[in-house]
Amino acid sequence: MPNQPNLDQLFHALADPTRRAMVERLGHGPASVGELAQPLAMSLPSVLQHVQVLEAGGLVRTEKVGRVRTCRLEPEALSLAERWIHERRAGWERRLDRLGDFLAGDDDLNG
Amino acid sequence: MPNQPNLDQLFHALADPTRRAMVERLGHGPASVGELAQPLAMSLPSVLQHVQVLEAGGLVRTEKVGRVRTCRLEPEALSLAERWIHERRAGWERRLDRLGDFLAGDDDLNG
DNA sequence: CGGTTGGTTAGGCATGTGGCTAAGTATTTC
DNA sequence: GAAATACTTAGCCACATGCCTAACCAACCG
Repeated sequence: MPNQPNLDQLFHALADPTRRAMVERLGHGPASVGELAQPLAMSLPSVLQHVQVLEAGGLVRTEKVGRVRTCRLEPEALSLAERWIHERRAGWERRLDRLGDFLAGDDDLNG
Repeated sequence: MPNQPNLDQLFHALADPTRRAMVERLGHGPASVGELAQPLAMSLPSVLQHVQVLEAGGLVRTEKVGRVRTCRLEPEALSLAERWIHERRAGWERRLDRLGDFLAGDDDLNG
């Protein structure tokens, strides 16, 4: 267990296009920090910073072997975020359904 | 490519516990700014700021009638976020499936 | 009209974020 | 062991965030 991701850090990690691009990239397979940096027109330290934010959000797990740090996606975090959003949306829709019933004049709801 | 210009603001809006609490609150029905403020132990201007962040992220729509501003949830935004996450997670799982096939020594994949 | 209510604007402050360069560390590789 | 590689750390800077208070509208209420 590397990181118990909290929603603050998780959503914060996703709130940046560079980091979302990294997530997409890692969706196709693990990559080193340097590989992540290549398409990014950004210095290596900045890339590393982003990786660390992703790690703090639990989205990415990294492992250093030799001098190369390999990053891979941690899908549980994505799943957690998805679940949070889905639950809120589901609750909203349930409410709308009841409202719809009410507006339809469904008097049977009383009995 | 699937870089909707407002995913930044959307996820940023969700990356704060106060704002997520507001989203949950609004999931139970519309509320005025003051009503949103009540459980929050925070000054009204700060609350308003959060509301504006939610609005910028498309999560909330507000309407001012008389002197009271009513806020309500905009579920399309939640849906957008959910979709983005789901697509990435689906892609990842597809990859893992293929990897599983490969590791199972399924040579037929070549032919 | 005058006061109260509900929100808004303005401005200030501490901290966080995202970027950089320069210099350091730890592995290969020669 | 020197040089190249792949990060990593440290330090700096500009701007954004999240909070506050004080002052300012704009409805309502009487």
